[in-house]
Amino acid sequence: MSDAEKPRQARRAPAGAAVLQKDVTLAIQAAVFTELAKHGYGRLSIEAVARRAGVGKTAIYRRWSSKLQMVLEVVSAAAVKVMPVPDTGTLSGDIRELLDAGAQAMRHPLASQIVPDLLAEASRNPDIAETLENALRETQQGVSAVMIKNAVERGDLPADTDAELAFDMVFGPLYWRVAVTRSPVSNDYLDRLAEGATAALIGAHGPAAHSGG
Amino acid sequence: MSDAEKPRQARRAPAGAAVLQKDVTLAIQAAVFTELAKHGYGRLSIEAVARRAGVGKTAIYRRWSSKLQMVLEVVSAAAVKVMPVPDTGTLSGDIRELLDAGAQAMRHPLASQIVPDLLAEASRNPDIAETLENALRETQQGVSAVMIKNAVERGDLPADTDAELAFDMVFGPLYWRVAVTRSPVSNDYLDRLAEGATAALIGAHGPAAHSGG
DNA sequence: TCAGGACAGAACGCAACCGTATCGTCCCTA
DNA sequence: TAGGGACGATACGGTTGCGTTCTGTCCTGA
Repeated sequence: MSDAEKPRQARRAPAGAAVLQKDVTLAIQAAVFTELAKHGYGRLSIEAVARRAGVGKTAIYRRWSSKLQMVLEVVSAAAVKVMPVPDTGTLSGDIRELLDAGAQAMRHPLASQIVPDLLAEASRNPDIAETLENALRETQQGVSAVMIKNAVERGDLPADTDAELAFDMVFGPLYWRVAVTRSPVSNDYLDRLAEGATAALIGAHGPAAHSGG
Repeated sequence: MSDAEKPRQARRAPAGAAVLQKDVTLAIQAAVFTELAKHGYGRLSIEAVARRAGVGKTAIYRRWSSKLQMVLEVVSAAAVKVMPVPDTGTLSGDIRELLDAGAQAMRHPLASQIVPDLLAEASRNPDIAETLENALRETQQGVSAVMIKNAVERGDLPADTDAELAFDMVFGPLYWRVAVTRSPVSNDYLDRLAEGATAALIGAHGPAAHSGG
């Protein structure tokens, strides 16, 4: 006997209303994250999301017109968790706090699976690329700029310090370790990384440097 | 008129033999790369590879039993391009050369799309993870270990320098820039990055007093 | 109160792929 | 030189997902 032959009325439980229901939206959002982590954007299917969320496909199409739009909106909404600007009084302290916050974010299994996946997808999809770019800019790039500015005002760094390079040298190794080598990120490692990054920022303006180019 | 309506016999051109033909294999390998770059591993289909390579699906199934095995083998074969150990006589020179080689590799559009995609997939697929891990170890990790050893022997670095951290601090920012922020990687940027990484390695061991005195 | 509309569920036709099988051709090795 | 087998092509049934449409239920705002 197939599913289609079962009595129909018996299986229906809840119902709807004349307004989009928040709990349905929440269930869909959660399902999107889980499915993204489990299968990636490429293999994400509306049907699987609906199945996991326990909703009908219509509930999804009523909210978003496509898989892309759905993912972009759900991801954007989640990305607005603003990162606080560290202010420990020293450059190395600030960097250490920034690294800690970054490591904590990347330790989330959802994030550590979904973010690399979407980044890979971004190379084929300009909309995804733009969304991620904005998320990155809004959350972290400004933070490190402020951090550099504070350090400059304290006299810890020269005024022409390259904030962009600083940003790369703080988050690059961390992301590399989490996403590429998949090695564990211990507090001790973060200590050493912070130390190295601090030295890099200070030392990059050594003897031959200062081209400013 | 669609292709499917053309007379069937007229389109057959080549034929086969009693041995796997190298040019067919090469065509398939190239198609795998192109399809991987275009659609990612998740959306890679055997049929599309066969179509692009201009071969029948049988030619593929005769060589590999599954999409996973096919991709792993093709990618592994391509990853054996060994990176020469830089030996410029100075640590910063070696780092600069390593960065240059890395940047050149990542500038290839195929690589810069396929590698992040497979890395994302690796978080769901242990076989892919292992393959990439091996490729990374064989090509670059040993290189940077030798580089550090040379620097230690020259007296440029203390004997207890953390090679792992060094590795992360050299390639991390580069990969971050290419794969995450998608910013251009100029020679000038590589110069500054090499400078910073060098300072990080030297300065990570003790108070960052260097450069000036 | 009451009607509009969101709801879950089911089914639709269509398309893409899966992995396998079969065909006739023709190359390559023994 | 003989024949085994790789070759491209095609077809197969099965699966999955697409986006749409319909149904009957029942919530909710006006």
